[in-house]
Amino acid sequence: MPELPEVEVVRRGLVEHVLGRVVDSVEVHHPRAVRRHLAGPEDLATQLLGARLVSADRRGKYLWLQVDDTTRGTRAVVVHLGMSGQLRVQRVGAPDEKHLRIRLRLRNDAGAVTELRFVDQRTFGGWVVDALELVEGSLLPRTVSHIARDPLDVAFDADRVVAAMRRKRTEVKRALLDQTLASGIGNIYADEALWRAQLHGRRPTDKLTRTQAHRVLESAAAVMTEALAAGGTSFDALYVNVNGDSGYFARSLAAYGQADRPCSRCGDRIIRESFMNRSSFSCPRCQPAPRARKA
DNA sequence: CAAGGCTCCTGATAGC
DNA sequence: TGCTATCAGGAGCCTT
Repeated sequence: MPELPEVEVVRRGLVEHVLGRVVDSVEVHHPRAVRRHLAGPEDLATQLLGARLVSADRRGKYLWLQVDDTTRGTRAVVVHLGMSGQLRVQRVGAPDEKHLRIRLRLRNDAGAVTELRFVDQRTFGGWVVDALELVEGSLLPRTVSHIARDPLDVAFDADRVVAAMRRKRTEVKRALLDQTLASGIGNIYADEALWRAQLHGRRPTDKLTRTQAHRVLESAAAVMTEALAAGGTSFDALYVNVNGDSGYFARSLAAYGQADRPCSRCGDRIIRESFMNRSSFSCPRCQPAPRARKA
């Protein structure tokens, strides 16, 4: 499941392998991959053809390539990997992947052509071409304008996020997953952050102390920074890699997916609980559940 | 308006 | 063996 660190690894790969190239062709192989581009696949293709990829940016789990051409101005192609999306840089003629959804042919100034492919088994991901607009000092595609800064953003304002979190009447895990509060955190890093901060995900946010709220956000930033350090070192040149399995740092997870294994802090047994139609993992001793649950 | 639930999708795996 | 049920989950959209 690509969360912030995995998406950042992809962004860095794009900087290295595709920036500066010009779009030669666009093929959309599955309509769901462009369902958020309301003007349709042909329009998406038209908007990209002939344009040069000039930068690769990210906020939370969203990533975008800014495209520029002298006659039509500046836009961005926004990519969300969803659950299973991958971006791959491939040579022309490499066999199509089973779940190939979009193919771009990209030409550099020397005339060499490579392909950028979007491969996405579960089709939760997708592309949109969007205008850019200024939101609180950042140039963002319209699709991303409602997404909050992520904890690794230099302008992330922890005090403000803590205040907003404590004003809400919700549970802390829900708040961590709310991309309009702080972005980039998904189910895996939410559980890891809660484990580090020694908080149960069902704790009500309006009852957290400022210190507790700060601690869980700092923990999220720390665990994502560590994951990025581990994942960012091992991607293949042919592969603007991400596979959502977080393979290279999965072994360092303390809570997520660790049901029945001992907590590395206290030795108690990690438990799995159902939450929002998915799973939460926590240590029952380090992260005691709140006793009363009020609506 | 805020909060919470539903739904999209495919493949792996468990269970009978 | 082969079928069906369950699970994985990001985020837009709908309901309350």
